[in-house]
Amino acid sequence: MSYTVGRGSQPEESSLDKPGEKLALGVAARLSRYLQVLTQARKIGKETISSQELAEYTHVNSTQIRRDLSGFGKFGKRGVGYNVESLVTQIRKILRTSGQHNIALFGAGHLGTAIATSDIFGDHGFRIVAIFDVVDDRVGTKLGDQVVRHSSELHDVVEEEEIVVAVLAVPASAAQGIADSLVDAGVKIIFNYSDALLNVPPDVTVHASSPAVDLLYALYFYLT
Amino acid sequence: MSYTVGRGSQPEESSLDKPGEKLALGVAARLSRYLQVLTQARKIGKETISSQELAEYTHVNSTQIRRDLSGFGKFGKRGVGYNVESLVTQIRKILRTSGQHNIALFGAGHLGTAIATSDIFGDHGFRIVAIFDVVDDRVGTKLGDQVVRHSSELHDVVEEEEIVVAVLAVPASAAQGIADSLVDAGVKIIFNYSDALLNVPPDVTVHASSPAVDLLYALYFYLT
DNA sequence: TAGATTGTTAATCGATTAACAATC
DNA sequence: TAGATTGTTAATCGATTAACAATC
Repeated sequence: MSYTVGRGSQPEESSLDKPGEKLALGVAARLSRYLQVLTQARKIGKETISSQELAEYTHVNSTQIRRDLSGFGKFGKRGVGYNVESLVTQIRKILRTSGQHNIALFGAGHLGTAIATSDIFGDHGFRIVAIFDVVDDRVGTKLGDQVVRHSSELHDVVEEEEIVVAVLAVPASAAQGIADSLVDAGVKIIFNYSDALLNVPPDVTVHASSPAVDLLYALYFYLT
Repeated sequence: MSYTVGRGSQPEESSLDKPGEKLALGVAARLSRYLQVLTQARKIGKETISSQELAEYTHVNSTQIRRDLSGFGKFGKRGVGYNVESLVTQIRKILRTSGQHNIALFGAGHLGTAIATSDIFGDHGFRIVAIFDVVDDRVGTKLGDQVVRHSSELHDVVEEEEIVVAVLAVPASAAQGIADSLVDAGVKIIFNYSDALLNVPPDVTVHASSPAVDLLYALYFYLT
């Protein structure tokens, strides 16, 4: 697994060498998108991928993709495309998310179980290091490789495991209470799967996923 | 439930009257986003919302929000904000998704169960009219208000119920096969929760959801 | 009235796209 | 070599933002 690219020439042209620079919102979003497809492509053993193929899967224009990538280095081979494995490594480096990140999961119901037993998070370097629930029947049972703990342990575990990200797979009624505890314990990113509107301090980011809304968007372009 | 807005003046200023016009990708995406927050706000009984509040929840600039909305009419009240209920109605009209839409769900495992028993889709006018699985033990059991059917019934049901959208909550190994059947039956939008890369004809849209990738994106802005 | 928030303008910045030479 | 695809330019379009008058 090599971290070097190209022929080592003109290092001053690569933004990878300027760790102070922050990516524009759009670039970061698209790079994440590429990473998603590249990870899937790697799983099925694809070795190279062209900007055209990436465009089909990500719905991002192929010129835009080449432009985004060439800003950080010459990752592709003309006439061939991009090496999937090395592009994954490069984008992770650009997004500074090459390492492992510890996350906590809340809720061991159907959604929580689905999340814990899939490798959607694991594939991207996220490790679920704690699962919480308040229902007594669920506490103590095993989910994936973790034993479900009671929410009362939350504060200690977050500190011990240095957890920055929490995923909420709980009913809307329980969401705000848990969010408050999480903020209190020092969690900075909350991924909210409930349909509750969460109130958090400005230094905490809430990311709300809404499949139905994505669907409305897709449907609009089908209908017009 | 009234569909009229304002005082009925200057109808030529409203793009709602130009059904031939197609929204820009960005506008449609943001309107969907607003709809998500508005729907949540409505659930907790919020009657009005300001562009500033919407901005906090959607991470879209408040000026941008006012600009997006004012392009379609004068929906707000100065000094007060926007009426939540009527803004939901307006945006649905703009996105042409005011009605009910029938969708089919594939997979009655943990994820499928979570989807079928939540109201994430119902809240946005999507009605799950059929649930399929291949596992015999699951076929015939009830999930939400539907009985799980065997995938072999797929073709007939899609035609009968006029289904345009299918949600895939199945293992990656099964995804492509089901996608092929869906395309064959005439489904035009596939919402893919598996981590398989799906190959479909150009007139079919695949929407791949990836929470982990969204998380990488959020993490980048936390780390920098 | 006073305070708040919309609707709108103007100026800047980033995204998008077509086109094509470079080169694998 | 011939075909394919990258890296890059240039031109256009849409997004972003600050500022502020209009007005609820």
